Amino acid sequence: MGLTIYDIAKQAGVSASTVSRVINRHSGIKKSTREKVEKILAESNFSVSEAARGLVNQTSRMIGILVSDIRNQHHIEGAYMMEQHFMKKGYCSIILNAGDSDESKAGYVRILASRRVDALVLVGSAFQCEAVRQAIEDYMPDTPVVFQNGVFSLKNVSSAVADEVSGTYEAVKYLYNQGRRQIAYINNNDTPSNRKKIDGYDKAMEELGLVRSFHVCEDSAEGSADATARLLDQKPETDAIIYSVDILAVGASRRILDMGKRIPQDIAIIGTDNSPFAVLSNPRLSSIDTRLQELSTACSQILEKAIENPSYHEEVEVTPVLVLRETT
Amino acid sequence: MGLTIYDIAKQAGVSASTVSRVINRHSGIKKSTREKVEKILAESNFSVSEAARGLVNQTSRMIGILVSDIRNQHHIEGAYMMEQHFMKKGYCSIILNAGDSDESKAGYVRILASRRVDALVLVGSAFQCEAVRQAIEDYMPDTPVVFQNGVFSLKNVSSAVADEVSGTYEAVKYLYNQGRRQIAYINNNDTPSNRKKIDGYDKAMEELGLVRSFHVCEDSAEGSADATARLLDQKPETDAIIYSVDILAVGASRRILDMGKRIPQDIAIIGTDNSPFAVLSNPRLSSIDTRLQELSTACSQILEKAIENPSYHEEVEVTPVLVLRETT
DNA sequence: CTGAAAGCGCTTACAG
DNA sequence: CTGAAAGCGCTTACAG
Repeated sequence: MGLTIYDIAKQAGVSASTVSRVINRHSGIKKSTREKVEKILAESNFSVSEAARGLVNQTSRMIGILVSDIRNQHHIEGAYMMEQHFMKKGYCSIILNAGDSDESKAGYVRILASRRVDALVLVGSAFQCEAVRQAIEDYMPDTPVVFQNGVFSLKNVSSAVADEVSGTYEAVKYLYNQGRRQIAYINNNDTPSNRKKIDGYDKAMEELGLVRSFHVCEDSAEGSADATARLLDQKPETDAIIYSVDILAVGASRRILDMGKRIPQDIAIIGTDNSPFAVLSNPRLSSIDTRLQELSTACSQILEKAIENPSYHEEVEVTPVLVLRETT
Repeated sequence: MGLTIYDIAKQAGVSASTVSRVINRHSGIKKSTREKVEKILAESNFSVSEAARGLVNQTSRMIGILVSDIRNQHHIEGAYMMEQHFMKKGYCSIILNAGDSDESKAGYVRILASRRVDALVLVGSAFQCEAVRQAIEDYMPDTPVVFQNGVFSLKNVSSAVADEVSGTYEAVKYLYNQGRRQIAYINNNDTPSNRKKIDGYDKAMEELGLVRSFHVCEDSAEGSADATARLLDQKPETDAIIYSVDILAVGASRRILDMGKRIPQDIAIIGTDNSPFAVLSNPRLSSIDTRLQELSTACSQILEKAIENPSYHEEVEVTPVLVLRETT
């Protein structure tokens, strides 16, 4: 439209200050003038410029949410909860796909700094790299940030992380107690979060005196199926496989069935994240639930406190839980 | 930080105008002063306020993307492509979850109007309601908007829609040619897009002289499984079912198998959207591909032209394609 | 209860 | 090649 409060003021025969006051619901305005202004505001479909408002108030009422891949169900659920939570408080969320390279991720921090977001959320351990840390230190040293599933030693960044070491550790132990002895692990990407999962696997295997069987696959259901087929060719004695992500387990379990093996009789399968895929998969997938919901809720709460009180800092850790279905 | 170009100017011993010019890479600045300013800019980690800049330039360089449910894989893929495309052009995307009610959706249009987004994208036919149309007319009469899978008769809104009538119509015909005669349709939500799918079903059934078998289910894999079980109890002769969304088909096919029926021998299954679930499902799901990718690409291109030229208008229609897998 | 003025952080004619 | 000034659309002390 291009209407400003001056246009409204002129029409109403008052000053811009008065218009501003009725828009912001200040008290102490004569009822008659308030109503007159409100009427004109409504009739002309006036909408305040948040940019101008933000400039004087020194707040954008926007929060930035950085996600490494927005199409990842697990990440987008996190972003979703944040968005919903902060929209209720009057914040708009700028959700950005930060890409793969460290430089790209750091670049997005700068972009959000330019937008003067009131707070920043990092979703996913992929952000745990020096470039991002540095970008925050340089460009957002005083902006509250909360890191979902990662940690930075900066006073303005809080975190909520899943104890993935324990998640995988317990999964291995469970399989062991079920009598499995040839327990393999298949990993897709090399991220800090995945490294923690592997640590849990290694720790449990060592404690139990079992031989490690660790493998890497391409990041797709197909890639995982291929890697699994290779593994079962080489080590047909394998009687259990844990996957770093559910979707890998889903792709693989179909291939295992096609190879003529039974699940879970011949081979048990466990995924990670307890995503929608786990329930929809056939057979239904047992999975390590990293408790995303709790993680996201914790992030929202931390952020809210941090926006109020800039020196607020908190580190939360949630313990994953093994959800048993038909593949174990 | 709180650094402004005046701080930089003072340090560099130049005026703010000059600092602004080097930031914006204007030509005609003495090399030595440009370098001096650039050095200070870098050393002090200066970042321009996009809000202030936008205020004078009358452009926010933000685009608004409204999605009814961001967790919906189908919708988020669309939002993702937009975001990626426009980020390359220097736009930030405000992706918002617009909720279910018409009022809520219209409210989000107002929110984005206040943010003065340079363009708006509506993802999903759920936005096709009078409240949203009115909000656009009132609050964004001159902002380019593109409606993915919906149409408004407003001169500033373009659209890219899937011809869902034809998609379902062809699916029914295909089943008929395979010898199926008891073809049912199960629908979740009542959206304009779903109504078009049903129209296609009705049209084909009528043309083929078959009896309509239309059913509604709750919007979940479980709900669909329940509805399917009821249907098969009542009409055990059913030999094919089309679902309005893939995930419904996935939930249902597991239940059908559990009931002791064979897929596709006893009963053929077709989903809609050709989502990741279709490929990961076991058995792999045949699905009506609504060609989201093409739709999103079209939206991006339309929007780009519309941002350049405010009077640009375009309506694109893409024809769905049936992807055959193991359930037919 | 209301208005005039200054200022938020920029950009861009206009001079020189 | 560079600077002073005005202005983008608001809000908020400060007066009255």
